[in-house]
Amino acid sequence: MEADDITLEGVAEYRVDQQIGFFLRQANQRHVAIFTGRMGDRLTTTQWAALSKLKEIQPTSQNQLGRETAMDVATIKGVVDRLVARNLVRTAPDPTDGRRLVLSLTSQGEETIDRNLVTARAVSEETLSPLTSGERMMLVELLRKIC
Amino acid sequence: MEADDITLEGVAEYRVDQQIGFFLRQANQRHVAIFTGRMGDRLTTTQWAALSKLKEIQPTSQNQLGRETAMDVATIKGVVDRLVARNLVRTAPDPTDGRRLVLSLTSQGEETIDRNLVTARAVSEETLSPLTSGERMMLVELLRKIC
DNA sequence: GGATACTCATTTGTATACAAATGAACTTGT
DNA sequence: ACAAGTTCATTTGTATACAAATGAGTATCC
Repeated sequence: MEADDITLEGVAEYRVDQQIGFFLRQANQRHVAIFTGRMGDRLTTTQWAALSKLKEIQPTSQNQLGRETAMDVATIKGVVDRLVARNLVRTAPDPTDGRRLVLSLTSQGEETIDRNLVTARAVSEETLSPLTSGERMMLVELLRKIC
Repeated sequence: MEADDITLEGVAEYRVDQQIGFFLRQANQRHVAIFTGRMGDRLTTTQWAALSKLKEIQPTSQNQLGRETAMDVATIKGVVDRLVARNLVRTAPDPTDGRRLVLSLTSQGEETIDRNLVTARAVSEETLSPLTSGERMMLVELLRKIC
């Protein structure tokens, strides 16, 4: 009659659903669900990231855009291919560097961003809605540290 | 000469890489990378979640395991199929309920968990290593609130 | 006891995510 | 000038992740 429900002979029990990885995965899942539910134009979170980052730094190469949006070379290629197929992004060979594929937004891509910007902000808002203003800043700060 | 670099005529700029969704995605990516780098036996984070949750609640149905590990029915099926193929999990029809597939760990599955438990704890530790003890508790608490 | 509603597992299709390998193009050092 | 190293884009293969649809089995309720 000495052990409680947390420890057993000094060995802490392991519960997957109490590990940081589980919380990170679930929180991300909830965020993606909010995004998917609100955002129009069949845009995914990664497509949105690629589009809005491209608006910020265009023209740029495919790999560079991948780096800026934390996407693997294979991942960014798939994302860009789909955006090109939907005429939101345009590719052109780099006249200076034969390896590079220069990306830029089409006017349709620009419009898509403009049309969804308010919603994108609302998605961030809803994701953080269970938190106070102070908690939100704290969470972002802590996540930034473990990235 | 009145605007600074944060606001423009009262409209805050939008930067994807400063949104909560981007941080959640990146933090999760880093955690998965730590897990993949350390864990042996070619186990993924989701496979580990399924295995260790199964140890906790076995025997249970496939959909139930999915619910407990926050996996969609199609996702948990794929994960379980791969664990069965590797002889870490066993399936059997439920004699009581013709719809259910009852899952349990094989002895190899049990051994795999035991063998990797220390590493699993080390993965959580390393993920949180940039944070102080107080920050870790705070982060978990904030993530729990937005799940 | 039988229609209705629900649950379970499966399947299909699309979209990340990443490891690993490849060939072409560029850069560097000497 | 040229070999060695690096970067870029692509391809292949595996593994989540989820929407949507389906058929089989079970529960509910009147």
